[in-house]
Formats: sequence, C-alpha cells, structure tokens
Amino acid sequence: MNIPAKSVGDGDTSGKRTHDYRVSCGSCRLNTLCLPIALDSTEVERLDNIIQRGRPLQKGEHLYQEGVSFSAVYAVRSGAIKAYRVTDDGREQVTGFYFPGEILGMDGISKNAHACSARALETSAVCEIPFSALQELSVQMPDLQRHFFQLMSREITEDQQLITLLSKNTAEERIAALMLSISSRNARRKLSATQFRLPMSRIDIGNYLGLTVETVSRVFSRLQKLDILEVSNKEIKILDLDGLNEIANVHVGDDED
Amino acid sequence: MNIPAKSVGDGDTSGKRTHDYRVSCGSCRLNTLCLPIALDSTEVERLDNIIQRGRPLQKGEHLYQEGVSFSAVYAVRSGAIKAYRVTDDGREQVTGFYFPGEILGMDGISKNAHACSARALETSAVCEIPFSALQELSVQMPDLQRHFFQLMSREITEDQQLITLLSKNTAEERIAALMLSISSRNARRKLSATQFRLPMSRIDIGNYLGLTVETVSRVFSRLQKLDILEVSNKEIKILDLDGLNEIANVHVGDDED
DNA sequence: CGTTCCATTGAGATGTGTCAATTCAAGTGG
DNA sequence: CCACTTGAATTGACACATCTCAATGGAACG
Repeated sequence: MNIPAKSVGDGDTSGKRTHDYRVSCGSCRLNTLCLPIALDSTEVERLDNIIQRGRPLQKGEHLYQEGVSFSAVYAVRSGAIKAYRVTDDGREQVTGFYFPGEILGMDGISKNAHACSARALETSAVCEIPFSALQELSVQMPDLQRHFFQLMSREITEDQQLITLLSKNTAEERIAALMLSISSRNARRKLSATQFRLPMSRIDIGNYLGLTVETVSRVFSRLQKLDILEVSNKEIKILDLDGLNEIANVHVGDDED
Repeated sequence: MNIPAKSVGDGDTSGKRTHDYRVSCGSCRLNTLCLPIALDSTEVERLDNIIQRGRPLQKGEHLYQEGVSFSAVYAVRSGAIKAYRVTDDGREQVTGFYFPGEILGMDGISKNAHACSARALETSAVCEIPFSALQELSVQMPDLQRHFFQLMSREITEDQQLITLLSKNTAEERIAALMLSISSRNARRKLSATQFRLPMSRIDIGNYLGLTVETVSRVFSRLQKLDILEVSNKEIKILDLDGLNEIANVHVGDDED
C-alpha cells in the first residue's frame, strides 16, 4: 500500500536525497519529529491510514487560506511554509515559518476556520492530517492525544517567545534570534547548524519580526561587518555562533520537550 | 458536597455579588464560559470532581512560577491574573491577562513545566484542573477533548493577534485594542462594556504592549483629550466606542467560536 | 503623616521608519 | 547569448514615534 510511486525533489538544503511524497509515516525519516515516540508500529499504521498525501505545492501556492473552513492540520515533509494573516488595513503579518517535521494549522481549531493563510515559500510536500479523524484516534490512543496537546502548547510558548522578542528586543537581537532559531531547527533535522539557505525573502523576515526590509538589510550588513555572519543573498553562514548568541540575548533554541 | 462554606469578595467590577469559592461547576455562573456546552449534568459532575478549589489568592501571590513542574491548568473564577515570563536579562514580559471564565496555564503542557509565571493582580479565586485527570476524562468525553483543543487553539490565535499588534501598530492603536479587548471580555461576563476598573498597573500594560510606562500614560492622556476615554487612574470609561474602534483599527472583540 | 509606589508630564536623545536612488538576481523573449 | 523586464536587496539621507532621563504629583498604606 505504501510503495513509492513517484519521487520529488527534497526541499532540504542537503539537496541530495529525493524521496517519495507518498511515503508512509513508518518509513518517513521525519517521524521522530512529528509523531509521539511512544506509538507502536500498529498504532503508527492506524495514524498513517488517516493521513492524506497530495501532490507537492509549488512555490507561492496556498496550503489553505484564512477564513476557509478548517478540516485538517498539516505536517511539512519538505520545503518551507509561511503562515500569515492579513490585517484589516490590508497589510500582511507573518506569524510563522514551518520547516520539515513541523506541524501547522492548529490555529484553525477554535473557530473551525483557519485563522491565517499558509503558502509555500518553495516547492514543498505536506501531509494532511484530517482533524476529525485525528480526534477520534486520540480518544483511542492517549499518547497521541497527549502529543497533540504538547504540540499546541509548544506553539503557544513559541508565540510567546516571539511576543517577547517583538516587545523587548532591538532589530539586531530579533534577526540574531531568528537566525539561531533556524539554525537549531536545522540541527534537529541533522542539517548544518551554521550554513543554510533562507527560503523566505527579506520582506517576509521583516514582516515576521516587525521590521522594514531596509532595517533587515542593514542589520545583515552590520552582522557581516562584525564577522558574525556571512551573507550572500539568501545564503547564510554563521561565522561566530557565540557572538550571535550574545547578540540575540534570548534562548530560542532550547525548545525540546 | 458542594454547600457554600465561606464567601469571598468577588473581584468583578460589578462588586456587588459575593459567592462561595468552593461552588460547583454546575452552579457556577461562569460555566458557560469555561465548560463545553455539550456536557450533560452527570458529565459536568465528573469534571467537577477532579477540580480543586483552594483558598483565594491575595494580590501579588503566585498561582505558579516559571519552571516549576506542570500539573494543572487553572480557570479564573474571580479577580484577575497576569501571566509573565522573565527574560534572560531579568526584564519581565507580560504574556497575558486572565479574567473570570478564562483558562490559563496551557503553556506548561509541552515541557511539563510552566513556561511562565502567573500572579494575582487582585484577590482572585481560581479552580485548579489537574491535567492528568483532565486527559483521562478527555479520553472518555470527546466533547471535553474538543473543548480543550479549542481553548488551546484560541490561545494561539490570541497570541497571534498580539504579535500582529506589537509588530504593526502604534502605541495608540495598541492601547485602544487592549481597552476594546477588556471591554468585550467584560461584556461576555455580562458586565459593563464601557466602564470598568483596570486591575493592572500602567507598568503591566506597557509591559504587555511593548511600551514604556510613560508612553502608556501619554496615550491615555491623549485619548482623554480626544473625548474617547475618561481616565481616572485605573477607572476607565469609554465615551466613544466607535472612535476607539477606529483608532484600534483591528478586530479584537470578535473571538467567539 | 511620612513612606513608597504608581502615574503624569516635559525635554531631549535615538532607533527605526520613510522616501528615494542604485545595484543585483532571475526570468523572458528576441 | 544578449537585451530587457521585473522584483528583491542594498545603501543613504532625513523624519518621527517612542524611549530615556528627570522632576513632580497623587494614591495607598502602615
């Protein structure tokens, strides 16, 4: 049933492996990130059976849009997704970036409608997890229920970290914190913690961090001049991790359970 | 079993009623706010049985502290609670204010330790809901499970609204949005939407909204000069609700499911 | 009736936004 | 393969909202 059918390019910066976008949870190399470790193989299979895997999203395509009725949460398999909402006066607010192994869409549960839109920053594959089925399964598998409570709770604490960042920190600190966050999330996926390609534009970064594009650009230039980063368009190399940590002055990388 | 034992002052601005802090869920006038409507009376009773009700918290007392092991979430019955975390450099970031009928502490689920501290802004009564018991009950009562998913999801969307506010809005817009938020939460509890007493200090407001005390104070003065608010220390009267909405320029009062 | 904390108000400093010009990167069509 | 177009990124000069510092006033409490 879960025989590879077609391969798509892996959006990971590793760039070497390709894998089938219909691969099962049991054989997905990200399963330690998005599944509760406690599940046995028959349980994983039951979860696997409710998950939908469609064709990959092209860059710019929407996964879902703000306001549409909520039916599922999504796990990123490859690529990168940004979530954003549009303010009343038409401006965009980026609320998060989601990388492989991370789950998005949980904001839609409370009102049964998505509270933000999500679109692919690059070609991305996602697993769709229908929420009603997930709820039923959670009733039978307490570990799964707990896992989702934890995932949502983590989303809350991460949002609160962002709130603190926006409320208290300078432009330099915000950028440093974001770079460190991406770095540690890369590390979690066994990718380089010091060298990566940003999937999002400067506009998106500024939007996420409450800064203008110009400020983002200036900060990157300054950090480069300080020999802390090497920036070449979207290619980032962290030259001085300690220095970056010092500038960030916040712990954003310690979000393990 | 749930016979009134001792009355405490209700922290509500109505200020008139008093009620027993050990009252059961079934007879609590806030139960439409914090319980799923779908529960029948025997289910409410089962939930009631796991809930702990201790003595009220005095102003300044902690409900829980950042880092301590997580065991329960809490429903506010009267008074007001602020949640905050302390940044690495020792400054405080207020992450939320919680009024009667609202639930806090869900940030602690992901790491099994509270991600922030919570302390009473005034004399407050809370119901403690042990999380492990809640989880077990959720497995048996799918409506309860869904309710908690929704509560957590709402927390996420509210945090994202705050993120947008901090990222995009001016000091005036932030204050206006907070006043409107408090106003609509008062209305939800059948209290006055236009006149209330702020339980928190200017410092806390500034801290929450990413502003200094001075700016908060100046904005209140300006809004007063514009005949939009009447401010007398912590006593607030909204004179021009439309004007306030116009200034806020964001929808913060429409968070019904 | 001090003491202490909170709130208000003013004057000046500053980080970030705004506006504008230039460069760079990527894609398109001749 | 090279102009051409388009959007992204960088850099500079200036403006302005908010912060900082400082002084005063007011409320709460023992």
